[in-house]
Amino acid sequence: MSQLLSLRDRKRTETWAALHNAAARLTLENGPDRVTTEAISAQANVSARTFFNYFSTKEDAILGLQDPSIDDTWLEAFDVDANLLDQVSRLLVHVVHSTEGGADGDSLRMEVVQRFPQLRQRRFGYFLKVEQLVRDVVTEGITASAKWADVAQHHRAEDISRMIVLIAGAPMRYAMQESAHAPTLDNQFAALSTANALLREVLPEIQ
Amino acid sequence: MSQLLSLRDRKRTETWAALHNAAARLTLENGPDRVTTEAISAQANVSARTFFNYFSTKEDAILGLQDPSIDDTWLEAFDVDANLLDQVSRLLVHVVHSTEGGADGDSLRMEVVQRFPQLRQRRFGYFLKVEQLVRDVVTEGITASAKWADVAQHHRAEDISRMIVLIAGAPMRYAMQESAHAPTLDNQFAALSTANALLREVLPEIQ
DNA sequence: ATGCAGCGGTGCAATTTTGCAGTTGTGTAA
DNA sequence: TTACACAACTGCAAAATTGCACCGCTGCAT
Repeated sequence: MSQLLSLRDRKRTETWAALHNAAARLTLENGPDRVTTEAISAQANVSARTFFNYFSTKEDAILGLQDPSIDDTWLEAFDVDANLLDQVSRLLVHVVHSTEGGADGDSLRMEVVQRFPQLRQRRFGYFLKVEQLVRDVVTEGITASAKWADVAQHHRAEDISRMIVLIAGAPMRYAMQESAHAPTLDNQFAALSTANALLREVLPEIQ
Repeated sequence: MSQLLSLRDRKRTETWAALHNAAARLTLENGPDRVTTEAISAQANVSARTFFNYFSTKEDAILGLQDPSIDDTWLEAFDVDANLLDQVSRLLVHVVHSTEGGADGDSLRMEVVQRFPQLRQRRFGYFLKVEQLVRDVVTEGITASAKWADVAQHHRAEDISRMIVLIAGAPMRYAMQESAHAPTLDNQFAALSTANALLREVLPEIQ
């Protein structure tokens, strides 16, 4: 009942959260430039070296960004041959959610992003990684799909999936730009929802 | 100023204390036989295996017994050629203090020993280890000493030091027996002091 | 009596944490 | 400009923690 995670995994999660919390809290108090990785590590009660076992940059720690990944469940459910726009949309949302947004209720990320715009760039960099990840999935699917064989004769699978992810990802980019001005969770969802609707309306009109 | 111990050493001390506290607390609540090493580990938030990295038996954990050891400082100050009785006495007290008694103020050992006499045996076993340790030091000193060369011609150095440690350790054994009935720290010190005086009075009379 | 489950305890390999030395880039004082 | 401190970050080896399989013993139900 309470044994979903091994002790090892539980502690790893705790340490991650401790570092992210310390980083965000200290940043809110002093600003990102006046916080050292050493101070963050001390707050989280781990060594300075361990800090970099969890985050590759200080900003990642402040924002609580993990390397994006896709659950096997989602990978298996993914099917290039049907509803690609929907599927890629959901996949993007899922990845962002499970890695960046995962345990967001208790995160100070929103406030940090709001108050220190310099960090926003990092968030978009993170989104690039998400897109890359999803692109790889789509590329692989297309390469193996009979349905896409025709198109794949005139364009490389990489380029096809790049375009698809760009289109499917448009609502998220739209939402991220939007929410930069009022970055609460609700705002993000609202913006995303709006952007999705907008995309569906626009698409038929431009072809 | 606050950096006497490395992070590693600080954490090791904390884990040791967490395990000992958990063991003593659970024992006081349920009795030593109704406490499992697993429960203790869970309380201390470490794995069951780690428990045995710190204590070789459950009883050691309950009593907070470390493997006795001698600081280098004391080793260097030790000199077989002068005041052996005094020196061995102090050495014994020091070892017991720095390992068993070390951080005793916050320990529940006394109460545990008081309420569960079954554990007392373990304490004496621990004292045997202390004696062994001190014996080794004395043996080494005697072997290298010119002053002891004469006696060492008729007896093995091991036997000589055994006898010396037995004599010098008498007051501590005396005190441990005494304090079994009213085992508070003050009592232990008082009993030890009395026993020391007694020894000094008896010695001249019997030779 | 005969299994059989529970607990103490050990060996070992995989994972994590730590300390330390070093590289790079950046600001700042002489 | 040069020099120097300081902070981000990496590589690596030693130490600590964990998970797991396993042994031996003991009590207890069948």
